[in-house]
Amino acid sequence: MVKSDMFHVKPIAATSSLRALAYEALKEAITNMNIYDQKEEVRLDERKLSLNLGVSRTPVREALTVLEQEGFVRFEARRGVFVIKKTKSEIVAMIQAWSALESMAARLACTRATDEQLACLREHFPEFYEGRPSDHLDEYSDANIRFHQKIISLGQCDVIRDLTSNLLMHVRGIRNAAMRQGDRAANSIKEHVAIIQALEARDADLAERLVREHGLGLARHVETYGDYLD
Amino acid sequence: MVKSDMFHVKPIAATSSLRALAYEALKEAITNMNIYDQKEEVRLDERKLSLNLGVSRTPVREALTVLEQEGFVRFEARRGVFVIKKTKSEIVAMIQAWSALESMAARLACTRATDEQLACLREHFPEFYEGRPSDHLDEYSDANIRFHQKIISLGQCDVIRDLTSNLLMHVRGIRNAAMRQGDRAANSIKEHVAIIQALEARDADLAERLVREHGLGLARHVETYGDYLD
DNA sequence: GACTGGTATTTGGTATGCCAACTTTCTGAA
DNA sequence: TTCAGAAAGTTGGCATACCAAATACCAGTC
Repeated sequence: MVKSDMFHVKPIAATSSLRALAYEALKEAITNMNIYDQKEEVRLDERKLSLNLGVSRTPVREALTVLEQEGFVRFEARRGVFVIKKTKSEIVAMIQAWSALESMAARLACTRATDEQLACLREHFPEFYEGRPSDHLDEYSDANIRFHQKIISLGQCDVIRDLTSNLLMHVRGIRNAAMRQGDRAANSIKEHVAIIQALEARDADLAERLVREHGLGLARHVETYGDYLD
Repeated sequence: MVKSDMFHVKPIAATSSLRALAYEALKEAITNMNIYDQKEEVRLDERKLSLNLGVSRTPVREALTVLEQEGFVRFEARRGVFVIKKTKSEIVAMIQAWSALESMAARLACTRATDEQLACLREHFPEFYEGRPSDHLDEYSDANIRFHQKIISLGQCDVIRDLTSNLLMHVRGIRNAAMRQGDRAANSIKEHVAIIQALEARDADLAERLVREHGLGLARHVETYGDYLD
Protein backbone atom coordinates (compact mmCIF):
# COMPACT_ATOMS: atom_id res chain seq x y z
CA MET A 1 0.00 0.00 0.00
CA VAL A 2 2.99 2.26 0.30
CA LYS A 3 3.18 2.61 -3.43
CA SER A 4 -0.18 4.37 -3.72
CA ASP A 5 1.16 7.15 -1.52
CA MET A 6 3.30 8.15 -4.45
CA PHE A 7 0.14 8.81 -6.40
CA HIS A 8 -1.21 12.31 -6.18
CA VAL A 9 -4.35 12.97 -8.21
CA LYS A 10 -6.31 16.16 -8.15
CA PRO A 11 -9.94 15.69 -7.05
CA ILE A 12 -11.40 15.73 -10.58
CA ALA A 13 -12.65 18.74 -12.48
CA ALA A 14 -16.07 18.41 -10.81
CA THR A 15 -17.92 19.36 -14.00
CA SER A 16 -20.61 21.85 -13.06
CA SER A 17 -24.26 21.10 -13.50
CA LEU A 18 -26.18 22.54 -16.41
CA ARG A 19 -28.16 24.56 -13.92
CA ALA A 20 -24.99 26.26 -12.67
CA LEU A 21 -23.85 26.92 -16.21
CA ALA A 22 -27.22 28.36 -17.18
CA TYR A 23 -27.13 30.53 -14.08
CA GLU A 24 -23.73 31.92 -14.94
CA ALA A 25 -24.70 32.58 -18.53
CA LEU A 26 -27.95 34.32 -17.63
CA LYS A 27 -26.43 36.42 -14.87
CA GLU A 28 -23.65 37.45 -17.20
CA ALA A 29 -26.15 38.44 -19.86
CA ILE A 30 -28.38 40.36 -17.47
CA THR A 31 -25.64 42.34 -15.76
CA ASN A 32 -24.06 43.28 -19.07
CA MET A 33 -27.18 44.42 -20.86
CA ASN A 34 -27.50 47.74 -19.00
CA ILE A 35 -31.22 47.56 -18.47
CA TYR A 36 -31.65 51.22 -17.79
CA ASP A 37 -31.15 52.12 -21.43
CA GLN A 38 -34.23 50.14 -22.39
CA LYS A 39 -37.52 51.95 -22.24
CA GLU A 40 -39.92 49.08 -21.77
CA GLU A 41 -39.48 45.95 -19.75
CA VAL A 42 -37.33 43.11 -20.98
CA ARG A 43 -39.05 39.75 -21.11
CA LEU A 44 -37.20 36.44 -21.13
CA ASP A 45 -38.71 33.47 -22.92
CA GLU A 46 -37.94 30.21 -21.17
CA ARG A 47 -38.18 28.20 -24.36
CA LYS A 48 -35.98 30.54 -26.38
CA LEU A 49 -33.41 30.64 -23.58
CA SER A 50 -33.25 26.87 -23.34
CA LEU A 51 -32.93 26.70 -27.12
CA ASN A 52 -30.12 29.24 -27.18
CA LEU A 53 -28.31 27.63 -24.27
CA GLY A 54 -28.75 24.19 -25.76
CA VAL A 55 -30.35 22.69 -22.67
CA SER A 56 -33.90 21.90 -21.66
CA ARG A 57 -36.22 24.22 -19.79
CA THR A 58 -35.67 22.52 -16.43
CA PRO A 59 -32.16 23.77 -15.63
CA VAL A 60 -33.06 27.14 -17.15
CA ARG A 61 -36.04 27.46 -14.83
CA GLU A 62 -33.96 26.52 -11.81
CA ALA A 63 -31.35 29.08 -12.77
CA LEU A 64 -34.08 31.69 -13.18
CA THR A 65 -35.43 30.72 -9.75
CA VAL A 66 -32.07 31.62 -8.23
CA LEU A 67 -31.96 34.88 -10.16
CA GLU A 68 -35.44 35.70 -8.92
CA GLN A 69 -34.26 35.12 -5.37
CA GLU A 70 -31.35 37.47 -6.01
CA GLY A 71 -33.66 40.15 -7.32
CA PHE A 72 -32.65 40.09 -10.97
CA VAL A 73 -35.85 38.74 -12.51
CA ARG A 74 -39.51 38.46 -11.66
CA PHE A 75 -41.84 35.58 -12.51
CA GLU A 76 -45.37 36.39 -13.63
CA ALA A 77 -47.49 33.31 -14.01
CA ARG A 78 -48.39 32.65 -17.62
CA ARG A 79 -47.16 36.11 -18.60
CA GLY A 80 -43.42 35.77 -18.60
CA VAL A 81 -40.14 36.26 -16.79
CA PHE A 82 -39.05 39.89 -16.67
CA VAL A 83 -35.71 41.49 -15.94
CA ILE A 84 -36.19 43.75 -12.94
CA LYS A 85 -35.39 47.42 -13.26
CA LYS A 86 -34.59 48.77 -9.83
CA THR A 87 -36.12 52.09 -8.94
CA LYS A 88 -34.04 54.95 -7.66
CA SER A 89 -35.17 54.42 -4.10
CA GLU A 90 -34.33 50.72 -4.32
CA ILE A 91 -30.85 51.58 -5.54
CA VAL A 92 -30.45 54.02 -2.67
CA ALA A 93 -31.56 51.36 -0.21
CA MET A 94 -29.03 48.91 -1.63
CA ILE A 95 -26.24 51.45 -1.29
CA GLN A 96 -27.25 52.09 2.32
CA ALA A 97 -27.17 48.38 3.11
CA TRP A 98 -23.85 48.15 1.32
CA SER A 99 -22.49 50.98 3.45
CA ALA A 100 -23.58 49.22 6.60
CA LEU A 101 -21.81 46.02 5.62
CA GLU A 102 -18.66 47.61 4.23
CA SER A 103 -18.20 49.84 7.26
CA MET A 104 -18.47 46.79 9.50
CA ALA A 105 -15.91 45.05 7.31
CA ALA A 106 -13.58 48.00 7.77
CA ARG A 107 -14.05 47.77 11.52
CA LEU A 108 -13.26 44.07 11.52
CA ALA A 109 -10.29 44.62 9.22
CA CYS A 110 -8.67 46.88 11.79
CA THR A 111 -8.17 43.96 14.12
CA ARG A 112 -8.04 41.06 11.68
CA ALA A 113 -5.96 42.18 8.73
CA THR A 114 -2.19 41.87 8.77
CA ASP A 115 0.05 44.78 7.89
CA GLU A 116 0.89 43.05 4.64
CA GLN A 117 -2.76 42.75 3.70
CA LEU A 118 -3.38 46.39 4.45
CA ALA A 119 -0.39 47.33 2.38
CA CYS A 120 -2.09 45.74 -0.63
CA LEU A 121 -4.73 48.44 -0.50
CA ARG A 122 -2.19 51.12 -1.23
CA GLU A 123 0.02 49.11 -3.52
CA HIS A 124 -2.69 47.98 -5.86
CA PHE A 125 -3.79 51.46 -6.84
CA PRO A 126 -0.70 53.66 -6.73
CA GLU A 127 -0.90 55.31 -10.10
CA PHE A 128 -4.32 56.82 -9.61
CA TYR A 129 -3.55 58.64 -6.44
CA GLU A 130 -1.22 61.01 -8.23
CA GLY A 131 -2.23 63.15 -11.15
CA ARG A 132 -5.76 63.95 -12.27
CA PRO A 133 -8.14 60.97 -12.05
CA SER A 134 -10.47 62.50 -14.62
CA ASP A 135 -7.91 61.54 -17.27
CA HIS A 136 -8.52 57.83 -16.88
CA LEU A 137 -12.04 57.41 -15.57
CA ASP A 138 -12.57 53.93 -16.98
CA GLU A 139 -9.52 52.55 -15.24
CA TYR A 140 -10.45 54.36 -12.09
CA SER A 141 -13.96 52.98 -12.11
CA ASP A 142 -12.57 49.46 -12.05
CA ALA A 143 -10.04 50.35 -9.40
CA ASN A 144 -12.79 51.94 -7.37
CA ILE A 145 -14.82 48.73 -7.35
CA ARG A 146 -11.74 46.70 -6.48
CA PHE A 147 -10.92 49.03 -3.62
CA HIS A 148 -14.26 48.46 -1.97
CA GLN A 149 -14.14 44.72 -2.58
CA LYS A 150 -10.68 44.66 -1.04
CA ILE A 151 -11.90 46.32 2.13
CA ILE A 152 -14.67 43.77 2.37
CA SER A 153 -12.28 40.88 1.89
CA LEU A 154 -9.99 42.32 4.59
CA GLY A 155 -12.90 42.13 7.01
CA GLN A 156 -12.72 38.35 6.65
CA CYS A 157 -16.41 37.86 7.25
CA ASP A 158 -17.88 35.45 4.71
CA VAL A 159 -21.46 36.54 5.30
CA ILE A 160 -20.62 40.17 4.60
CA ARG A 161 -18.70 39.10 1.52
CA ASP A 162 -21.61 37.09 0.16
CA LEU A 163 -24.27 39.68 0.89
CA THR A 164 -22.29 42.49 -0.69
CA SER A 165 -21.40 40.52 -3.79
CA ASN A 166 -25.09 40.35 -4.61
CA LEU A 167 -25.56 44.04 -3.99
CA LEU A 168 -22.54 44.88 -6.11
CA MET A 169 -24.05 43.21 -9.15
CA HIS A 170 -27.00 45.55 -8.92
CA VAL A 171 -25.12 48.72 -8.06
CA ARG A 172 -21.99 48.37 -10.17
CA GLY A 173 -23.32 50.31 -13.13
CA ILE A 174 -24.71 53.12 -11.02
CA ARG A 175 -21.49 53.43 -9.08
CA ASN A 176 -19.51 54.01 -12.24
CA ALA A 177 -22.06 56.41 -13.64
CA ALA A 178 -22.05 58.50 -10.47
CA MET A 179 -18.27 58.71 -10.66
CA ARG A 180 -18.60 60.70 -13.84
CA GLN A 181 -21.00 63.26 -12.46
CA GLY A 182 -19.52 66.44 -11.04
CA ASP A 183 -16.12 66.24 -9.47
CA ARG A 184 -16.83 63.07 -7.56
CA ALA A 185 -13.79 61.13 -8.77
CA ALA A 186 -11.21 63.44 -7.26
CA ASN A 187 -13.18 63.69 -4.06
CA SER A 188 -13.59 59.94 -3.94
CA ILE A 189 -9.84 59.45 -4.08
CA LYS A 190 -9.29 61.74 -1.12
CA GLU A 191 -11.78 59.74 0.89
CA HIS A 192 -10.12 56.50 -0.13
CA VAL A 193 -6.78 57.77 1.08
CA ALA A 194 -8.28 58.77 4.41
CA ILE A 195 -9.83 55.31 4.74
CA ILE A 196 -6.49 53.64 4.07
CA GLN A 197 -4.82 55.79 6.68
CA ALA A 198 -7.46 54.97 9.26
CA LEU A 199 -7.06 51.26 8.57
CA GLU A 200 -3.28 51.48 8.82
CA ALA A 201 -3.64 53.32 12.11
CA ARG A 202 -5.91 50.48 13.25
CA ASP A 203 -8.50 53.08 14.20
CA ALA A 204 -11.66 50.99 13.96
CA ASP A 205 -14.09 53.76 14.88
CA LEU A 206 -12.61 56.18 12.37
CA ALA A 207 -12.31 53.60 9.58
CA GLU A 208 -15.88 52.54 10.07
CA ARG A 209 -17.13 56.11 10.08
CA LEU A 210 -15.18 57.11 6.97
CA VAL A 211 -16.36 54.08 5.01
CA ARG A 212 -19.94 54.67 6.09
CA GLU A 213 -19.87 58.34 5.18
CA HIS A 214 -18.23 57.54 1.86
CA GLY A 215 -21.04 55.12 1.07
CA LEU A 216 -23.86 57.27 2.35
CA GLY A 217 -22.46 60.15 0.34
CA LEU A 218 -22.93 58.06 -2.78
CA ALA A 219 -26.45 57.24 -1.62
CA ARG A 220 -27.27 60.93 -1.26
CA HIS A 221 -25.76 61.64 -4.65
CA VAL A 222 -27.94 59.02 -6.30
CA GLU A 223 -30.91 60.30 -4.36
CA THR A 224 -30.29 63.78 -5.76
CA TYR A 225 -29.10 63.11 -9.29
CA GLY A 226 -30.43 59.65 -10.04
CA ASP A 227 -33.80 60.55 -11.42
CA TYR A 228 -32.88 58.98 -14.75
CA LEU A 229 -33.27 55.60 -13.06
CA ASP A 230 -37.05 55.84 -12.70
CA MET B 1 -68.68 53.37 -12.92
CA VAL B 2 -68.77 55.28 -9.69
CA LYS B 3 -70.45 52.41 -7.98
CA SER B 4 -67.45 50.16 -8.35
CA ASP B 5 -65.47 52.54 -6.19
CA MET B 6 -67.57 51.33 -3.30
CA PHE B 7 -66.34 47.87 -4.02
CA HIS B 8 -63.19 46.83 -2.27
CA VAL B 9 -62.17 43.32 -3.12
CA LYS B 10 -58.93 41.76 -2.15
CA PRO B 11 -56.90 40.85 -5.22
CA ILE B 12 -58.31 37.31 -5.28
CA ALA B 13 -57.01 34.57 -3.09
CA ALA B 14 -54.08 34.76 -5.52
CA THR B 15 -53.76 31.05 -5.09
CA SER B 16 -50.06 30.72 -4.56
CA SER B 17 -48.04 28.50 -6.77
CA LEU B 18 -47.25 25.03 -5.56
CA ARG B 19 -43.64 26.06 -5.53
CA ALA B 20 -44.38 28.84 -3.04
CA LEU B 21 -46.42 26.50 -0.88
CA ALA B 22 -43.71 23.87 -0.92
CA TYR B 23 -41.17 26.54 -0.01
CA GLU B 24 -43.20 27.67 2.98
CA ALA B 25 -43.78 24.14 4.18
CA LEU B 26 -40.14 23.15 3.87
CA LYS B 27 -38.81 26.30 5.47
CA GLU B 28 -41.25 25.87 8.33
CA ALA B 29 -40.14 22.30 8.82
CA ILE B 30 -36.45 23.11 8.66
CA THR B 31 -36.52 26.06 11.05
CA ASN B 32 -38.63 24.15 13.57
CA MET B 33 -36.59 20.97 13.66
CA ASN B 34 -33.77 22.42 15.77
CA ILE B 35 -31.09 20.83 13.74
CA TYR B 36 -28.34 21.20 16.31
CA ASP B 37 -29.82 18.43 18.42
CA GLN B 38 -29.18 15.91 15.66
CA LYS B 39 -25.82 14.28 15.64
CA GLU B 40 -25.51 13.28 12.02
CA GLU B 41 -26.61 15.19 8.96
CA VAL B 42 -30.25 15.29 7.93
CA ARG B 43 -30.93 14.23 4.38
CA LEU B 44 -34.05 15.21 2.48
CA ASP B 45 -35.45 12.84 -0.12
CA GLU B 46 -37.00 14.71 -3.03
CA ARG B 47 -39.39 11.88 -3.87
CA LYS B 48 -40.56 11.42 -0.30
CA LEU B 49 -41.03 15.15 0.10
CA SER B 50 -43.10 15.41 -3.07
CA LEU B 51 -45.13 12.44 -1.92
CA ASN B 52 -45.75 13.92 1.52
CA LEU B 53 -46.57 17.34 0.09
CA GLY B 54 -48.81 15.82 -2.55
CA VAL B 55 -47.12 17.52 -5.47
CA SER B 56 -44.58 16.44 -8.02
CA ARG B 57 -40.85 16.76 -7.70
CA THR B 58 -40.67 19.86 -9.90
CA PRO B 59 -42.08 22.45 -7.49
CA VAL B 60 -40.29 20.72 -4.61
CA ARG B 61 -36.98 21.04 -6.39
CA GLU B 62 -37.58 24.68 -7.18
CA ALA B 63 -38.43 25.33 -3.54
CA LEU B 64 -35.26 23.52 -2.48
CA THR B 65 -33.31 25.64 -4.95
CA VAL B 66 -34.47 28.76 -3.14
CA LEU B 67 -33.64 27.23 0.23
CA GLU B 68 -30.18 26.38 -1.06
CA GLN B 69 -29.73 30.00 -2.10
CA GLU B 70 -30.75 31.06 1.39
CA GLY B 71 -28.25 28.73 2.97
CA PHE B 72 -30.65 26.22 4.50
CA VAL B 73 -29.87 23.18 2.39
CA ARG B 74 -27.05 21.90 0.22
CA PHE B 75 -27.40 19.87 -2.98
CA GLU B 76 -24.99 17.04 -3.57
CA ALA B 77 -25.34 15.55 -7.01
CA ARG B 78 -26.73 12.04 -6.91
CA ARG B 79 -26.16 11.90 -3.16
CA GLY B 80 -28.96 13.92 -1.72
CA VAL B 81 -30.16 17.23 -0.33
CA PHE B 82 -28.85 17.95 3.15
CA VAL B 83 -29.98 20.40 5.78
CA ILE B 84 -27.06 22.67 6.53
CA LYS B 85 -25.73 22.90 10.06
CA LYS B 86 -23.99 26.20 10.49
CA THR B 87 -20.67 26.15 12.29
CA LYS B 88 -19.97 28.41 15.21
CA SER B 89 -17.83 30.74 13.13
CA GLU B 90 -20.57 30.98 10.52
CA ILE B 91 -23.09 31.91 13.19
CA VAL B 92 -20.70 34.53 14.50
CA ALA B 93 -20.25 35.93 11.01
CA MET B 94 -24.03 36.13 10.57
CA ILE B 95 -24.41 38.00 13.84
CA GLN B 96 -21.72 40.44 12.79
CA ALA B 97 -23.45 41.10 9.49
CA TRP B 98 -26.72 41.45 11.36
CA SER B 99 -25.13 44.01 13.67
CA ALA B 100 -23.90 46.02 10.72
CA LEU B 101 -27.36 46.14 9.18
CA GLU B 102 -29.31 46.74 12.36
CA SER B 103 -27.01 49.54 13.48
CA MET B 104 -27.49 51.22 10.12
CA ALA B 105 -31.23 50.79 10.51
CA ALA B 106 -31.01 52.50 13.90
CA ARG B 107 -29.13 55.37 12.33
CA LEU B 108 -31.71 55.75 9.59
CA ALA B 109 -34.53 55.48 12.11
CA CYS B 110 -33.22 58.54 13.93
CA THR B 111 -34.13 60.74 11.00
CA ARG B 112 -36.94 58.75 9.41
CA ALA B 113 -39.13 57.43 12.20
CA THR B 114 -41.90 59.54 13.64
CA ASP B 115 -42.26 60.10 17.36
CA GLU B 116 -45.29 57.83 17.32
CA GLN B 117 -43.33 55.02 15.70
CA LEU B 118 -40.54 55.35 18.22
CA ALA B 119 -43.07 55.29 21.02
CA CYS B 120 -44.11 51.81 19.87
CA LEU B 121 -40.71 50.52 20.87
CA ARG B 122 -41.35 51.34 24.47
CA GLU B 123 -45.05 50.61 24.52
CA HIS B 124 -44.83 47.16 23.09
CA PHE B 125 -42.58 45.82 25.80
CA PRO B 126 -43.46 47.65 28.99
CA GLU B 127 -43.95 44.77 31.36
CA PHE B 128 -40.51 43.29 30.88
CA TYR B 129 -38.58 46.38 31.75
CA GLU B 130 -39.71 46.22 35.33
CA GLY B 131 -39.15 43.26 37.55
CA ARG B 132 -36.77 40.39 36.98
CA PRO B 133 -36.65 39.18 33.39
CA SER B 134 -35.37 35.78 34.42
CA ASP B 135 -38.89 34.98 35.61
CA HIS B 136 -40.34 34.91 32.12
CA LEU B 137 -37.52 34.04 29.78
CA ASP B 138 -39.71 32.55 27.09
CA GLU B 139 -41.83 35.64 26.76
CA TYR B 140 -38.74 37.79 26.86
CA SER B 141 -37.07 35.80 24.12
CA ASP B 142 -39.94 36.58 21.80
CA ALA B 143 -40.01 40.21 22.85
CA ASN B 144 -36.29 40.38 22.28
CA ILE B 145 -36.64 39.23 18.70
CA ARG B 146 -39.51 41.64 18.12
CA PHE B 147 -37.47 44.51 19.54
CA HIS B 148 -34.72 44.01 17.03
CA GLN B 149 -37.14 43.53 14.17
CA LYS B 150 -38.90 46.71 15.18
CA ILE B 151 -35.69 48.72 15.03
CA ILE B 152 -35.06 47.35 11.58
CA SER B 153 -38.54 48.24 10.42
CA LEU B 154 -38.11 51.77 11.80
CA GLY B 155 -35.08 52.16 9.56
CA GLN B 156 -37.47 51.92 6.61
CA CYS B 157 -34.91 50.39 4.32
CA ASP B 158 -36.38 47.44 2.45
CA VAL B 159 -33.01 45.96 1.54
CA ILE B 160 -31.90 45.88 5.15
CA ARG B 161 -35.23 44.37 6.12
CA ASP B 162 -34.95 41.59 3.53
CA LEU B 163 -31.32 40.75 4.24
CA THR B 164 -31.87 40.57 7.98
CA SER B 165 -34.99 38.45 7.73
CA ASN B 166 -32.88 35.72 6.17
CA LEU B 167 -30.24 36.04 8.84
CA LEU B 168 -32.85 35.93 11.57
CA MET B 169 -34.11 32.55 10.45
CA HIS B 170 -30.65 31.14 10.98
CA VAL B 171 -29.81 32.94 14.21
CA ARG B 172 -33.15 32.90 16.00
CA GLY B 173 -32.49 29.75 17.94
CA ILE B 174 -29.01 30.75 18.97
CA ARG B 175 -30.20 34.15 20.08
CA ASN B 176 -32.69 32.62 22.45
CA ALA B 177 -30.23 30.07 23.75
CA ALA B 178 -27.65 32.74 24.50
CA MET B 179 -30.25 34.70 26.44
CA ARG B 180 -30.35 31.87 28.94
CA GLN B 181 -26.64 31.72 29.56
CA GLY B 182 -25.28 33.74 32.42
CA ASP B 183 -27.00 36.95 33.35
CA ARG B 184 -27.40 38.10 29.78
CA ALA B 185 -31.14 38.75 29.93
CA ALA B 186 -30.97 41.48 32.56
CA ASN B 187 -27.99 43.05 30.86
CA SER B 188 -29.72 42.87 27.52
CA ILE B 189 -32.67 44.85 28.87
CA LYS B 190 -30.44 47.64 30.08
CA GLU B 191 -28.90 47.90 26.65
CA HIS B 192 -32.31 47.93 25.03
CA VAL B 193 -33.39 50.81 27.23
CA ALA B 194 -30.27 52.76 26.33
CA ILE B 195 -30.97 52.14 22.65
CA ILE B 196 -34.51 53.41 22.98
CA GLN B 197 -33.30 56.54 24.73
CA ALA B 198 -30.74 57.21 22.02
CA LEU B 199 -33.39 56.82 19.33
CA GLU B 200 -35.79 59.10 21.14
CA ALA B 201 -33.01 61.66 21.49
CA ARG B 202 -32.47 61.31 17.71
CA ASP B 203 -28.80 60.72 18.41
CA ALA B 204 -27.87 58.75 15.30
CA ASP B 205 -24.24 58.21 16.22
CA LEU B 206 -25.07 56.96 19.68
CA ALA B 207 -27.97 54.78 18.56
CA GLU B 208 -25.85 53.19 15.89
CA ARG B 209 -23.01 52.54 18.29
CA LEU B 210 -25.22 51.04 20.99
CA VAL B 211 -26.96 48.74 18.56
CA ARG B 212 -23.67 47.66 17.07
CA GLU B 213 -22.08 46.97 20.45
CA HIS B 214 -25.18 45.11 21.58
CA GLY B 215 -24.93 42.86 18.53
CA LEU B 216 -21.18 42.40 18.62
CA GLY B 217 -21.49 41.53 22.30
CA LEU B 218 -23.75 38.66 21.32
CA ALA B 219 -21.22 37.65 18.67
CA ARG B 220 -18.44 37.56 21.25
CA HIS B 221 -20.65 35.57 23.60
CA VAL B 222 -21.34 32.96 20.94
CA GLU B 223 -17.66 32.92 20.04
CA THR B 224 -16.83 32.16 23.66
CA TYR B 225 -19.62 29.87 24.76
CA GLY B 226 -20.99 28.46 21.50
CA ASP B 227 -18.76 25.45 21.15
CA TYR B 228 -21.79 23.19 21.31
CA LEU B 229 -22.60 24.33 17.78
CA ASP B 230 -19.67 22.53 16.16
C1' DG C 1 -13.57 -13.46 8.27
C1' DA C 2 -11.81 -9.66 5.40
C1' DC C 3 -11.63 -7.94 0.98
C1' DT C 4 -12.39 -7.37 -4.00
C1' DG C 5 -15.27 -6.90 -7.90
C1' DG C 6 -19.55 -6.86 -9.95
C1' DT C 7 -24.64 -6.12 -9.96
C1' DA C 8 -29.02 -4.10 -8.43
C1' DT C 9 -31.05 -0.19 -6.42
C1' DT C 10 -31.41 4.47 -5.18
C1' DT C 11 -31.25 9.34 -6.21
C1' DG C 12 -30.56 13.75 -8.08
C1' DG C 13 -30.23 15.95 -12.96
C1' DT C 14 -32.39 16.60 -17.12
C1' DA C 15 -35.69 16.25 -20.96
C1' DT C 16 -40.29 16.28 -22.42
C1' DG C 17 -45.31 16.52 -22.61
C1' DC C 18 -49.61 18.33 -21.05
C1' DC C 19 -52.54 21.91 -19.18
C1' DA C 20 -54.72 26.20 -17.81
C1' DA C 21 -54.46 30.93 -18.17
C1' DC C 22 -53.31 34.85 -20.74
C1' DT C 23 -52.73 37.37 -25.53
C1' DT C 24 -53.55 38.08 -29.91
C1' DT C 25 -56.09 37.70 -33.92
C1' DC C 26 -60.06 36.94 -36.41
C1' DT C 27 -64.97 37.41 -37.18
C1' DG C 28 -69.44 39.11 -37.48
C1' DA C 29 -73.11 41.91 -35.84
C1' DA C 30 -74.59 46.63 -34.68
C1' DT D 1 -66.30 51.67 -38.51
C1' DT D 2 -66.50 49.77 -34.01
C1' DC D 3 -66.27 46.44 -30.80
C1' DA D 4 -67.78 42.30 -28.37
C1' DG D 5 -66.80 37.59 -28.45
C1' DA D 6 -64.89 33.51 -30.03
C1' DA D 7 -60.96 30.94 -31.84
C1' DA D 8 -56.11 30.23 -32.20
C1' DG D 9 -51.62 30.78 -30.47
C1' DT D 10 -48.30 31.61 -26.41
C1' DT D 11 -46.37 30.85 -22.14
C1' DG D 12 -45.32 29.51 -17.55
C1' DG D 13 -46.65 25.72 -13.97
C1' DC D 14 -46.55 21.19 -13.16
C1' DA D 15 -46.20 16.11 -13.78
C1' DT D 16 -43.73 12.41 -15.55
C1' DA D 17 -40.12 9.59 -17.81
C1' DC D 18 -35.46 8.56 -18.38
C1' DC D 19 -30.48 8.75 -17.46
C1' DA D 20 -26.02 8.57 -15.21
C1' DA D 21 -23.68 8.59 -11.05
C1' DA D 22 -23.42 7.05 -6.42
C1' DT D 23 -24.52 3.66 -3.07
C1' DA D 24 -25.84 -0.71 -1.14
C1' DC D 25 -25.83 -5.38 -1.56
C1' DC D 26 -23.96 -9.81 -2.71
C1' DA D 27 -21.13 -13.48 -4.36
C1' DG D 28 -16.58 -15.23 -4.79
C1' DT D 29 -11.74 -15.43 -3.56
C1' DC D 30 -7.84 -15.67 -0.49
